[in-house]
Amino acid sequence: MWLGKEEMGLSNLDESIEQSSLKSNTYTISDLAKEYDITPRAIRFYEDQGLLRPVREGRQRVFSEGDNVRLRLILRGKRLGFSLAEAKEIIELYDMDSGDERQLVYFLEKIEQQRLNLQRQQQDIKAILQELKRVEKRVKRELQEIRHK
Amino acid sequence: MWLGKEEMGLSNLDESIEQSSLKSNTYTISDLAKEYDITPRAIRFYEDQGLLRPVREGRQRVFSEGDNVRLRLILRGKRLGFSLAEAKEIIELYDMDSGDERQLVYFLEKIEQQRLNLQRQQQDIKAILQELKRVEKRVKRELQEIRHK
DNA sequence: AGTATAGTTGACGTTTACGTAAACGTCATG
DNA sequence: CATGACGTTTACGTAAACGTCAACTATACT
Repeated sequence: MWLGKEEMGLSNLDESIEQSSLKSNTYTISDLAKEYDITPRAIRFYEDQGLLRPVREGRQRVFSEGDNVRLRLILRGKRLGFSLAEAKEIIELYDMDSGDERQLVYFLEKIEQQRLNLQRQQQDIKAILQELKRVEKRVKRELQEIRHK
Repeated sequence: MWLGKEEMGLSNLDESIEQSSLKSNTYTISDLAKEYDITPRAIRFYEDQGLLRPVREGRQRVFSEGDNVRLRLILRGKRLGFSLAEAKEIIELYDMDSGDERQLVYFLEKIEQQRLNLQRQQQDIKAILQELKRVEKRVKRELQEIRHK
């Protein structure tokens, strides 16, 4: 069954109603595409790769709030240079289902690894920011000299 | 002319001498490859893309200390998910030659842009680290429950 | 002289992350 | 009812960043 405009009424009004309606929020593919400024194609690709698991209503994808969160994680990861496979690793931590003890310990190890990776990234950022500072000083000095004449 | 082993003498000894010999340090392609654990092919590719400018001694590449620094910048950038083109932007800031006022102002703008990008990355990292913390708590709680029984 | 060791230049292959086009289904509106 | 807006699958195309030969060259070792 379609979530057509008939059921939605005046879209603007209803959007706010939907947003505030508890948590059972659902999204169409273009909802998410617009929200994060990516193409539907990308979203379908993420599903192909097992990063999103929208429910089907007929053939159409219906995305849950969980999918929304996962997508946000994916895009954060991408901005940090993660591959989709790496983003998947984090997502799988995010929505793992509590397994046995071995599983849980394994998860803790994974988490620690991720933490270390991210901390190295923080160091890299700090290093580059310092480089930028140095360059900035140089540039400003040269500007002063030029303007002083 | 080759910097063969004849001129280098006992390599171990000479390495330390070279390292401390002021600043006119030079590197072969495999020196750098080993130092940063990448392949010569990658280094040649970076040169192709205009990120490195080794001098030629005959046909062989001779890398300067500046090239070393640039390479370090490239790899930091890569770890942060920068494309080579983006890394190049930063490198060009790093070794720009003081131009006219317009140029300098332009550089300052570039620097500010880079700073903003890096700050967004810092936010992304913070967000993911918090996610990891939450997941970690969950996992530890579940572990407690299992072990409590 | 012969072999080993580094280095060189093509040139084609590969992976990742989508873009793009074709061909089609479904509603709801004029 | 046909037209548009939005959705679908299938399949081929592409840019980036190297990997992987191949074929060659220059020095060094025995």
